[in-house]
Amino acid sequence: MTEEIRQTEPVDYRTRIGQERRQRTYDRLVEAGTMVFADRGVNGTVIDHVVRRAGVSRGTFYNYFDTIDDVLVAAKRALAREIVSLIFEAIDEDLPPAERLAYGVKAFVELARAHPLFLEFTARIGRHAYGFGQVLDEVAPCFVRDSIMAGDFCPMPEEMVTDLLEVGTLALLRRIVAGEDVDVPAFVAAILRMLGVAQEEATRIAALPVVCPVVPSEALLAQSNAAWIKSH
Amino acid sequence: MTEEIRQTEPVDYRTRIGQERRQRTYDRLVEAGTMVFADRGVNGTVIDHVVRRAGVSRGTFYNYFDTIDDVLVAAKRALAREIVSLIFEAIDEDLPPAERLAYGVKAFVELARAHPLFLEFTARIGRHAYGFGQVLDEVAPCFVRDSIMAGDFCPMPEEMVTDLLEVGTLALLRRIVAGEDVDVPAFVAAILRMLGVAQEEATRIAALPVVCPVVPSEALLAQSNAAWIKSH
Amino acid sequence: MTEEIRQTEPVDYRTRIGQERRQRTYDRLVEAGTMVFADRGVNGTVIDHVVRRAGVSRGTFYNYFDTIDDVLVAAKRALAREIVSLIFEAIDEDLPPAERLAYGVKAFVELARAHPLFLEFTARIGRHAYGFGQVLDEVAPCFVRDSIMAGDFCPMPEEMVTDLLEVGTLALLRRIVAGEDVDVPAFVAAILRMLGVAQEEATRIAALPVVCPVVPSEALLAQSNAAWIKSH
Amino acid sequence: MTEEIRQTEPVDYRTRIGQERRQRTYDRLVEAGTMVFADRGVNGTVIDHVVRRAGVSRGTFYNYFDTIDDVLVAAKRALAREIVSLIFEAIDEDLPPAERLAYGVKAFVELARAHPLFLEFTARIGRHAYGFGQVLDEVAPCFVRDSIMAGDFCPMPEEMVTDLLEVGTLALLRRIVAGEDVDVPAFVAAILRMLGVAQEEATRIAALPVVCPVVPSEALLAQSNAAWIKSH
DNA sequence: TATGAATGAGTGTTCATTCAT
DNA sequence: AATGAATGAACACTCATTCAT
Repeated sequence: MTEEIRQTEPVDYRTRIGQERRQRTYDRLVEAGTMVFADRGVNGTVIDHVVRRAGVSRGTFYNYFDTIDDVLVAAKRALAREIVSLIFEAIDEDLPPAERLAYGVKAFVELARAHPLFLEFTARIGRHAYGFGQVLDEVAPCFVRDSIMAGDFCPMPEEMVTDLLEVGTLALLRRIVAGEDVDVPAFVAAILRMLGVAQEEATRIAALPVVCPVVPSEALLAQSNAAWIKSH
Repeated sequence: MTEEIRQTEPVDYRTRIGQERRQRTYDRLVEAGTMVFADRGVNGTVIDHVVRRAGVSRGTFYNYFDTIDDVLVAAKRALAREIVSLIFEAIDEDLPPAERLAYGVKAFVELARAHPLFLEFTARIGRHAYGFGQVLDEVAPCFVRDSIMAGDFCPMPEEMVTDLLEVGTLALLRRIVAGEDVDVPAFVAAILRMLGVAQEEATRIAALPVVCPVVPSEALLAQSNAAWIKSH
Repeated sequence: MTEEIRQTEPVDYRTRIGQERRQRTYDRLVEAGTMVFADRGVNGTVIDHVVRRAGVSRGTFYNYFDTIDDVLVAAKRALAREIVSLIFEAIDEDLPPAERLAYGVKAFVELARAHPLFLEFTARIGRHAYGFGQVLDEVAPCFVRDSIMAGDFCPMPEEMVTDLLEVGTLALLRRIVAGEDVDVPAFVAAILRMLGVAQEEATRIAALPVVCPVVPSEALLAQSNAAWIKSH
Repeated sequence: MTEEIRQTEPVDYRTRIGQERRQRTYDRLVEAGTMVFADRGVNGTVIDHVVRRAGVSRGTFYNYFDTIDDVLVAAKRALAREIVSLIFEAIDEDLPPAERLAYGVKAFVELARAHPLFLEFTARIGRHAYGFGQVLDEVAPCFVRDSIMAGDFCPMPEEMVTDLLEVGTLALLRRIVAGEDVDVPAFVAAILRMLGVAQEEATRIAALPVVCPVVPSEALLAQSNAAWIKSH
C-alpha cells in the first residue's frame, strides 16, 4: 500500500505539475488573445499575433484551441464571468429590480471606463458580444421574467429586454471609445422607461450613485489590462 | 445646324452606349454584391464571389471598385435610399411623431420580411449597418430633435435615440432570420416607451396597422431579391 | 488632267490631314512617354500612365506601338538625335579632337542640368542608355578611330572609349540627380587622361568654357521639359 | 553537472537542428536567386521563379525575405564578400597601389570568366551592381584616398574613381557575356591612365600576369556556378 | 482611326495547418 | 507538451491585350 502510494505519488506530482503548466499556458493564450482582440478587432486578429504576444510557439496554440475564434469565445466567457460576478457581488439584493438593473448597467460602464483594455475589447467584438442575456440568466436566473411577472417591468418578451440591453450598452461603449461624451444616466433612464418605469422614477434611479467594483489583482481583467496598458 | 447635329450624333451615340454599358455592369456588381453579402456576411465575402455572381471578370471589378467594402457601401446606400424613400412616401406626414416613427419601423420590418434577401443582408452586415441616424436625418431632417423639443419625446441625446433604434431593429431582424417568432408591436412599444410615450399609448400606437410599401419591379430591392430567391 | 488633280486633291488633302493627325498623336505619345519615364523610371512605367498623360485611349496606343519599351526606344532616339545634333552644331570643327570631345561632354552635362526632365530621364533609363557610341558614330563617323590613328588619343579599342564615355557620364548624371556636387572638369580630365592626354593638358582642356546650346522651342526636349516642369 | 548537460543537450540539439535547417533553406534560396537573376535579369525575376528553383514553397520564401529585391541584395552581398576576400588574399600588399589595383581588376575579370554564372549575374544586375566603392572601402579602407594623397594617383574625387571602376568593369563584362573579344589589359591600362599613371607604365602594369584565385568548393560562388552549369 | 470596357493570366502576400524533432 | 520550419490554398491586385462600337 505504501508502495502503491509511493509509486503513484511521483505520477501525481508530475501530473499536477503538468496540469499547472498546461493551465498557465492556457491562461497566457487567453490573456494574450484578449489584448490582441482589443488592439486589432475580431477580424484583424490572426493566430500569429496571439502566439507571439503569449510568447509560445504556433504549434502550442493547437494544443489548446482549434481556431482563433475559440480564443475569442474563451476570452469572452472568462471576462464575462469575472465581471458579472464582480458586479452582482456589489449589488444589494434587497433593492427593487429597476434599481438593481440600473446599478448593474452603470457598474458595467464604470468597469469598462476603468479598464481601457476591457472597453476596447468589448467595443470591438461587435456582434460577437457577450451574449449578455445568457450570462445574466446564469448569475441571476429568471431575473427579467420574475420582474415582469411581479409587475416591476411591463410585459414584453424576455429576450427583447436582454437584446436591447446588450446592443444598447455596446453602442454606448463604442461612443466612449470614439472619445465622445456620453450621458450614462440618460441611457439608463431610457432603458428603464423601455421597461415600463415612469419617467420621473427612471430619472431618479438613473441618477443614483454606484461604486465601481474592486477588481482583484489576480483577475484576468486586472492582469491583462495592466499588461495592455504597459504596451501602449 | 443640321450639320452640327450630324457631327455630334455619332459621338453622343457612342458615348451613350458606353455609359449605358458601364451603368449596367456597375448595377450587376452592386446587385451581385448585395446577394453575396446576404449569403456569406461581410467578412465571408471576397471579390471573387462577387465577380463570379455578377458574371464578369476579376479585372472588371477594379474598373468600378477598389475594395470589397466599397461594394458594401454602394449596396447599403442604394438599398437605404430606395427603402427609406419608399417608406417615407407611405407615411402620413400629418400624424404625430410617435405614430410616424412607429409606422416607419413596422414598415421597415415588413419590407424586410417580404424580401428575404434584404432581411439577410441587413441582419448580416451587423455593425456596418445603414447608419440609420444619418439616413433618417437625410430624409426627415431634425425629426428627433424637433419631436423632443415639441415635447412629443422626452429629453435625451439625439444619437442615443438613433443608436437604440438601429441596433434594436437589427437585433430584431437577426431573430427573424434565425426563424424565431418576434413580437414587432412589442418592440415598437418598447421603443416608444423609451422615447417617453406612456405605456397604454405606446401599446395602442404599436398596434396600428401598416401596409407594406409597394416596391417597383425595377428597383434594386426587387431585382436582387428575385434573383436571390431563384438561386436558393 | 485638271480633273485628275481635282479628284486626287481632296484625297491628298484628307491623306495629309490624316497623316498630320497621326504624327501629332505619335508625338504626344512619345512626349508623354519621355515624361513618365523621367517620373517613374523604366520599370515603373506602364502603358496606362503614358496614355493618360498623352490624353489618348488605351486602344490608340496599340495603333502606334506594340510595347511600352518601344516608346522608350522612340523617346531615346528622338532625344539623342536632337541633343547630339545640337551639340555638334555648337562644336568648332577646327579644334583638336580632345577639345571637341571635352566640349561635347561638358555641353551634354550643361544641357542636362538646364533640362531637369532630360536629366531625370537619362539618369533613370540606366543600362538602356542611349547607345552613345552608335549615336556618336552617326553624327561624327569614325571620330574616335581617326583620332586614335592620328595619335591624338592613345591606342585602345574604339568601343571601350564609347563605353567608358557613356557609363561614366551616366554615373555623373546620377550623382547630379541625387543632389550631389559633381566636379565636371575633373570628370572630363579623367576621360581625357584615359584617352592618353597628358595630365596638365587634360586639366587645361577640361577647364575651357562651354556655352550651353540653344534649344529651339519646338524641339521635343523643350516641349516635354516645359510640360514636365509645369506638372511638378 | 552531468544532469545539467543531460537537460540542456536535447534543447541544444533541437535548436541546432532547427538552425541548421533554417540556414540550409536560406542558402538554397540565395543560391537559387543568384541563378535566376543570372538567367532572367533583375526585372525579369519573380518570387515564383526563385522558390521553384529552390524547391521550396511560396510561403517559405516569406519566412526569409520580404521582397525579391532582398534576395538580390543578399546574393550580391554574399558573392561580393566571397569574391573580394578571395581577391584580396591573392594580392601582394607590398606592391605599389597601381599594381594592386590592376591585379584586383584582372583577377575579378578572370574569376568572372571562370564562373559563367557569376559573369551573367554581374553583367545583368546592371545599375544595381555591387557598390564597388563601398565594398572596396570595406576591405581596403581609404585605399583610393591614400593613394591620391601619396601621389600615386592624380587628384580627383574618390567616388569618381570607384564609379568609373565599377561601371567600366560592368560594361566590360557585358561585352564578354555578349561573346565579344575584350582586351582586358587595354581596359586596365585605360583605368590606370585615368588615375594618372603614365602611358608606358600603365601598359606595363596592365600586362603583368595574374593567377585566378582558387575558389573553395563549398563557396556560394562554386556551388551555384556548378548547379547553374548543370542546368544549361 | 479612336475609344474604353472587358478580359484573365500573372504576381505578391497572408495565414491556417501540419509535422518532424 | 512544445517547437517552429514548411506548406499551399486563398485572396488581392496589376496590367498588357482584345474587341465591339
